Amino acid sequence: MQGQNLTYGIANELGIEIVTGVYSADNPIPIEAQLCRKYGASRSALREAVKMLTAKGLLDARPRRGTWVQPEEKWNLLDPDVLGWLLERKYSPALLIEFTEIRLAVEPGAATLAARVAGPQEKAAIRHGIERMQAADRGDDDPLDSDIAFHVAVLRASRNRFYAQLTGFTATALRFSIQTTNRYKGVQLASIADHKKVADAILAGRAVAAGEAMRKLIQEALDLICKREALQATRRLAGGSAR
Amino acid sequence: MQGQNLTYGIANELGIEIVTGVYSADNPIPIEAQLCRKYGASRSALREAVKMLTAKGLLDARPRRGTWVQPEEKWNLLDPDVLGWLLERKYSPALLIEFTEIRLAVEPGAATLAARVAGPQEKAAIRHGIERMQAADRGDDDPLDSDIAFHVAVLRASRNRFYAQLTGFTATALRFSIQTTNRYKGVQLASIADHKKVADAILAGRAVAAGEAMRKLIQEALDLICKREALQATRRLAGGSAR
DNA sequence: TAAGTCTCATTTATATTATAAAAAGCGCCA
DNA sequence: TGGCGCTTTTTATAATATAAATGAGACTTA
Repeated sequence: MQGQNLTYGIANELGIEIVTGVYSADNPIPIEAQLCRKYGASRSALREAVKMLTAKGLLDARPRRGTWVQPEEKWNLLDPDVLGWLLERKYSPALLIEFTEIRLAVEPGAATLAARVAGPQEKAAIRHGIERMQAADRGDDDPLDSDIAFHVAVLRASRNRFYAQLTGFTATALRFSIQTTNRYKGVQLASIADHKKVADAILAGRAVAAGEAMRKLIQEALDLICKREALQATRRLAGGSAR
Repeated sequence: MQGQNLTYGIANELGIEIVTGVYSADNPIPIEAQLCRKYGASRSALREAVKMLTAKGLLDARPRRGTWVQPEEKWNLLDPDVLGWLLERKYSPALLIEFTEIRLAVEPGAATLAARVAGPQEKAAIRHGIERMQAADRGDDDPLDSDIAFHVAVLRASRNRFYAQLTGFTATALRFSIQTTNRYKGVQLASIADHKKVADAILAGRAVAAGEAMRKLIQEALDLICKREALQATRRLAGGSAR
């Protein structure tokens, strides 16, 4: 949902404003006419943007009652656009922990399946992901992109459409997660070894081992985040500089 | 996305046609003017419907090139609307297996978390789900609804927004799953006992046990589906009446 | 002949205006 | 006081005009 044209641009801006909490019960969405003025757009373009956000669970429009932001539990958080908007402007350690928690369940499941059903092409993609991570370690590839490529390859290799669907979600989450936790400083080597254990298990068809290796990998990431947060809390208490 | 008004009705119809494979590379979506005629709608209403489907990953429209169905891997399968459309018209054992597979990873994860963090209200909802299942067994409640209520309560009790987001998905999937596998014929009692084990573990705060109990529960459902499918395959081979 | 450029036609994108439908709020009346 | 019906506001739909994008084919030129 890039700003390739006016409608998409409005959807983007409005989407960000909504998920960052600009509108609520006491500060509702302006009526169509005002929104048109605000974005300098016609009703057609604006209404189409609003309909896109409605489809993603962010808005609800009814005649005479106006257009309202839906309660947060109706937002389609698994939609990469929605998740992206949320992450782009609103840093939240809680959110980071929450999606690492769900990755802790999902990715081992995908790895287990992948070990059972992955074909030659899918296995090649996983192997290639590991190679890219190794290349990144030598400075020949991007560490973030290669990491994401590996996790996406595993999800795809599960040959399950719902896991495959989570690639967009995972890629967005991972990009944000890694950027904010900002690893790649010495942890890299150990991390590659852990990733390689997962890959080896999948390639060898050892389903249980693959799941377990993936679980450990993500559990480590979760522990790291929690430790960091605790640390920052301590610093805040001590009056130190924490973000 | 009910047919509350014209635009939503068009989105529904078109959505079903798309996911059931009416349109493809060799049979592309008609141009706007033709679609308007087909649905007896104005361009405004039609375009708004198309934009909703675009937001859900089903369509992509560009000037001069027309509007095309996106490749299936871009469909937002975790969106309850999209999943519902897929299930409503297109029975698919493969799909049933696939979403039971992902439930096998997700729901134990949610149960584990729930055991750690569920508050009084969330615990009450889980207890109530069990009570409803028991009531259904006596004929005093709906077996399908009570089953769904229990699983939804566990997801919510995880206090994780991404798990909570999957309630819509799970409810849709479960409704379809149970209807087609059509249990509730003697299996019921054993099923309630298994559900109660999950609930007890969560209520007692035994996280690992809760996850494991949930895993067993869903693994049983998965085995049942696979056995059924194998059975039907056998019948088909034997020339018997399948489905 | 071949490669590049230009023009034109087609289709979606946006704008504008008018009318319909829904529903909240108010006032009238019994 | 309570219910009924008008009025007004806001979204829903319609109809039409213009803009922008782009694919295809013609045209130009080396």
